[in-house]
Amino acid sequence: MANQREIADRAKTSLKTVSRVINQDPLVNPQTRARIEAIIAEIGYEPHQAARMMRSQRSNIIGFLADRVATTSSSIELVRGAQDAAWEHGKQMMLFNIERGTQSHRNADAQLAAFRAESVIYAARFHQPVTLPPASVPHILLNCFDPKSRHHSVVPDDYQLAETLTKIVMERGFRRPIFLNLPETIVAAELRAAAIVATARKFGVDMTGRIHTAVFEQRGEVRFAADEILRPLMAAPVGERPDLIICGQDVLAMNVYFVLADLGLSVGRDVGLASFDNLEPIASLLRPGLSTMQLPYYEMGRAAMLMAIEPPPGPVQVLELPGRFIERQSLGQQSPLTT
Amino acid sequence: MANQREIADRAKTSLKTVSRVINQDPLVNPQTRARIEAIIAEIGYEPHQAARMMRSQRSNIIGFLADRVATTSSSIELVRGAQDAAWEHGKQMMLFNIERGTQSHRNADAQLAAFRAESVIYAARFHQPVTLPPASVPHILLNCFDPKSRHHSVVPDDYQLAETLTKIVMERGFRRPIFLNLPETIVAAELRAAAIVATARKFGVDMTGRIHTAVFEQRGEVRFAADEILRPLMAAPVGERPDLIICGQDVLAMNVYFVLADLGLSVGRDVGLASFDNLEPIASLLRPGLSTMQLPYYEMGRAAMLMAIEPPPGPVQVLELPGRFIERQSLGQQSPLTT
DNA sequence: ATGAAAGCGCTAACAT
DNA sequence: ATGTTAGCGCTTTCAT
Repeated sequence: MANQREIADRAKTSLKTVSRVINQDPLVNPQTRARIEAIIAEIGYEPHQAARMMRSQRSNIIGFLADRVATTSSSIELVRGAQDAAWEHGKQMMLFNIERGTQSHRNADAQLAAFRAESVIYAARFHQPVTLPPASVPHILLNCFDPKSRHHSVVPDDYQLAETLTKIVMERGFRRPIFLNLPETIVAAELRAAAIVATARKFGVDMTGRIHTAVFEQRGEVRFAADEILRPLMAAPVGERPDLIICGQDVLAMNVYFVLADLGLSVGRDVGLASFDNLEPIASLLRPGLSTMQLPYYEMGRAAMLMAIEPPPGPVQVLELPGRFIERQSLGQQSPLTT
Repeated sequence: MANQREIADRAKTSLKTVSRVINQDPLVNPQTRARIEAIIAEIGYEPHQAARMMRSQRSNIIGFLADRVATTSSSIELVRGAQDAAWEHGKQMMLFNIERGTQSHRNADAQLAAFRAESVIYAARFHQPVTLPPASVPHILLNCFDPKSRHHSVVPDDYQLAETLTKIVMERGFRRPIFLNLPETIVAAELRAAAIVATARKFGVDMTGRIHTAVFEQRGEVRFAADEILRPLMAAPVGERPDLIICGQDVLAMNVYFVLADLGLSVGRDVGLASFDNLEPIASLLRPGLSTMQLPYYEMGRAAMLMAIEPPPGPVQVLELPGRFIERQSLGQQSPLTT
């Protein structure tokens, strides 16, 4: 590919004037500028990033370490949000799919160091505490946070998510909900449980004893306990058994659809169902479609990139972004199910 | 970060000797080498990629354009395979999530040009023909191919996939299968239909009239027709109705589980079900689990990266890789369902 | 086995 | 408004 020297020769001008045109320096004669721009367009010149990086001593590169993020379709929005924000600010984002602590992580770190990345975003799959190895470059934690507050972070506002959902179902008249929660090691689990308890209480509903951990992780394997939990509970008489099941994530909700079918119960008619994630294609493929709280992943990605480009001064920040309710049919169509 | 000059000064040697150590040139005195390596480890030096690129006039960068690939969890394996192969060969992979023809595509192309990428892999979501805009750098098509044979490509061997599956179900005694196919615009659809017809015929089964297009795309929206197709067919007497439903993709199969439940039929007992993709978490969350043909995405990603690093000489190649059968319970546990 | 010098393409700093 | 010079960190080339 051509270089600025060649463009300068063709335009009968100096190297520096070409550089000025390319870098949008206003101090250039409009005619000269037009001549140079025409040549650039003609030969399809692109400035050489490596040369820029060397001379200017700035890489303009932000790393993005996606810790298996892409294996869940909704959290890929984290990547999209960050990428869009990077381009809007003239930054180059270098994206890696890694697994924390493995060779893929070390390789990505080495490559980012070799390119002199100015900062790095680390994105996790679940809202959780994460301790990164010490690094020479600023790190922003995305969908996770540092327990020792050494890095800024961007997370979903899980309290707000659960509060919003609880308010909606309470207003629709559900009075005997149960909550099938994520493992307690995931921060989202306690935040949501607290929000559900507090919000339900305002409607005169006591959630004590109605919250069950239904997802377990053993040796990297995920196990759902929906079957054991629901079977006895749903055997109670219609007026006493749960009228609503709130699931900690959409894949658990999918499991619950099958468990309920086994019990001869119909989602949306015999019992309401709601969840967290809006994980496609599952959420809209289930019948009836799953009403769920969508996590604000795109906005979180954008926010993290802005923090990476210009880290806020002062104390370490934890930015919490709100999610929104996605309505499908799993809460029932018309009046509340409860009598 | 430090540079080779500083290392040379500290080691009381010349710049060039440091460079030799870093680039594994054998012509260095072992003691000098040890001294220099100790210093490198101590200060955590990483060679400056930009400087290397400039001087050597080689970027060592391969671009990877993932066209919404990450939005399906299984095809992220394409990325993993390519990334692993790149690192094994000392190449840097630059990964982008794009949508073909949009601003995201142009931005990624510009960034790759600015970094002087040596070749580019373009990965599509479905095995299909794709025409890329002309480019100055070699392109490898992944999970798609150029109808005018201008680029090498790597695709799944959809004929083999369908042949393998058909053989398995025939050997288990299924004799009245139907095939719910993908849209005819997707190449996989005709390859699989042809393989199913030819393989079933060897077992004395005529598939004429038993293949239905069940997935339609209108204005970017996907619509399944499983309900309209299955309702009349499954109403036939037990000995005449289909004993097996083969689905063109796992999400369609998921839809079929719900349609069958509506019809009062039980997967694995009343009718067998098999599919293509092995899309997690869907395939293993369905009850009973979905038996499906896994597409060879990881190997395809590796193969594409090898082609990108060293394009095969001679005519344009289309590399077809085989998939394998993943058994769960949707074909039934014991004897064939057919009597 | 080691070193000196040149230069990749660009922009910062300093003229004119 | 335009041009000249120097140098970013590295590897290539050519000496020793």
